[in-house]
Amino acid sequence: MSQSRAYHHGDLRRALLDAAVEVMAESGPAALSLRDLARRAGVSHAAPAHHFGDKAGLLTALAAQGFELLAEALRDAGDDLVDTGVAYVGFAVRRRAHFEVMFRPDLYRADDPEVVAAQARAGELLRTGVARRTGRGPDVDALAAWSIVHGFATLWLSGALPPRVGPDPEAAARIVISRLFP
Amino acid sequence: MSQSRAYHHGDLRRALLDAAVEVMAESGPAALSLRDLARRAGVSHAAPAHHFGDKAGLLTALAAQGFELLAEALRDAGDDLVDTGVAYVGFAVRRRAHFEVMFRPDLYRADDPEVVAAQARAGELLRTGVARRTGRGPDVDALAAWSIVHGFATLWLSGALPPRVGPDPEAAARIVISRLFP
DNA sequence: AGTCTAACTTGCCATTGACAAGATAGCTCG
DNA sequence: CGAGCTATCTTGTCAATGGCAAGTTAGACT
Repeated sequence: MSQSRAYHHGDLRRALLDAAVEVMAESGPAALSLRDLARRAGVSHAAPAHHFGDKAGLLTALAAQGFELLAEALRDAGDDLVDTGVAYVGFAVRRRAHFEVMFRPDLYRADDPEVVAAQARAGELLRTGVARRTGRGPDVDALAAWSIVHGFATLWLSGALPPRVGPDPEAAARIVISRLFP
Repeated sequence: MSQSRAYHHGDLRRALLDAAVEVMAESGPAALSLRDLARRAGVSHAAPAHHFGDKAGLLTALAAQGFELLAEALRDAGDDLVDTGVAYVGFAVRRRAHFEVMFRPDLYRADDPEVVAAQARAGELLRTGVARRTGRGPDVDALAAWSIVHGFATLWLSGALPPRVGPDPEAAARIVISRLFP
């Protein structure tokens, strides 16, 4: 039932977002082309523009979706601070495409209402996760926690970490985070 | 003496790299165009190809230069571990263009000999900085230290940090790093 | 002076993002 | 039932880009 209708793809918007994630997951954000996405979805080269306006529009939608998924992942991680940090790293690795767009605001419209809202939700979960532990200034703890998990995730994704770290990013992350919150 | 010679720019290679840094510093790596760089240098649109082969070649040279500059910055930071971390963040902020390319290996040829060598030099400095402190497994300490400074720097550059953190990234970084190595 | 080579140019092509104008489908409402 | 309305998609076009090929020039070295 893929090409049943010449017009009206059915769910082009979702199909384009999914294709974008697939492309970026294997070739990085730089390899993204609206025309390629259109080809993959079997529509004309100008179809994406209708749903997203332009390339930045598509990436804006993808970033918003990403922050939603991150919030969800953090919620599912439970109450433990270390578990939350591990979940952050797990999200970055598993949803690599989303993660890479989310923290590259030059690629999309970071002031988009949907993005801002989802971003706030995820940020809140991160902060409350840390607030339960604290010790020193909770601000410092939160910032340190966010920095260490974000840094680990970013370094992992960029391939900069030495092989010695091992093949399992979440296991390694757990050890590193425990170093910050013994 | 800028346009004294129609041919033989004099130092086109350096001029192109400098222009690339300038463009990326204000508009991000996505806005980089070889033809624009050529225009800024006053040469034809194909001149850059002679020096760098292609766009990835130019970014490879820029990444290698970046790792050299990072090594230099870490060396200048002295022996203290926290100072080294602050210097890392300072480098990311001050040499934003270099930093952003360095950790995006999909943009350049990460297996380039010059890059690998410079990368090794900088990594060595980072590791010895941590080794002087240690306590637990030095591997874990090093990884945690790198993660926290890299994460802070990345978050700062992406504009994701709340305004409350203040205007001075290095001051804020010092507090955060001290949280890891009290 | 003659030759050789590195540095640059001109010209070209496929691809891309963006825009404009048109076509179609399916819904709504009389 | 059918006439119009609107969201959805298409075709056509343009300027800009990266990359390649083939020339041209400067200047170094005999």
